[in-house]
Amino acid sequence: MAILPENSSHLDLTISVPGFSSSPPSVSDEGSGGGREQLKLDMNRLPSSSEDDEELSHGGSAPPRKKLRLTREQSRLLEDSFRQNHTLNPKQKEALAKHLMLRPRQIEVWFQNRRARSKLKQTEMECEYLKRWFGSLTEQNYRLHREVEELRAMKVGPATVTSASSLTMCPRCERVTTAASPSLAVPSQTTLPPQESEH
DNA sequence: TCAGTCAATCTGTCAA
DNA sequence: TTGACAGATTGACTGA
Repeated sequence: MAILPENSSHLDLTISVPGFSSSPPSVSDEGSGGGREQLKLDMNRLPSSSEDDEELSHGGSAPPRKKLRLTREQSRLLEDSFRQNHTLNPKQKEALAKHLMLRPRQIEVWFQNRRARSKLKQTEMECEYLKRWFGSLTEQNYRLHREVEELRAMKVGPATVTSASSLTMCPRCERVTTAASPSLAVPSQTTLPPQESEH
């Protein structure tokens, strides 16, 4: 019984949900970002010279970590380029960094987190989807059990239906039928959620 | 061996 | 004060 889609061995269901995946609503950008005025910290400046290995120049002890806040424009451009490609080659990274006045490492980290977080979101949505699917299958199972009970009851009554064991399920539409009365077919509208349904 | 990626986690910032 | 979000770090893994 193919409950899961064929390529579900690693849950890569690729559910196409409007507004997600390629252009997620990016909670921060428009959402909470609306009103959150991005202040340009010094971290946003392109590091002067011997940068990447962090600010080792602050004397002995580690300096307090100042957090970079991307400007709206920076976020927008990063989102745009993420939409085009979820990974960057070194040249693209370098170019983007230069364009946005950020370090390549920061671009790299942004993409890394972006990938991770969209994957997380997708997983959450798949989870919801499977929960709903489970619910509808449970419901369908219940209905089929009741149908079997009814047919068994009919068996002890008038001798029209020969046996409940003569019930068959149509392999294509997965409806329960009897040889005697195909009209007993079970409506199976809840077999699959709309996206995956082939009926 | 090295560079790139990922998962897990830490941590600073902000809004409620 | 707290929870959510997002930038950053770390260590493991993998392919060239």
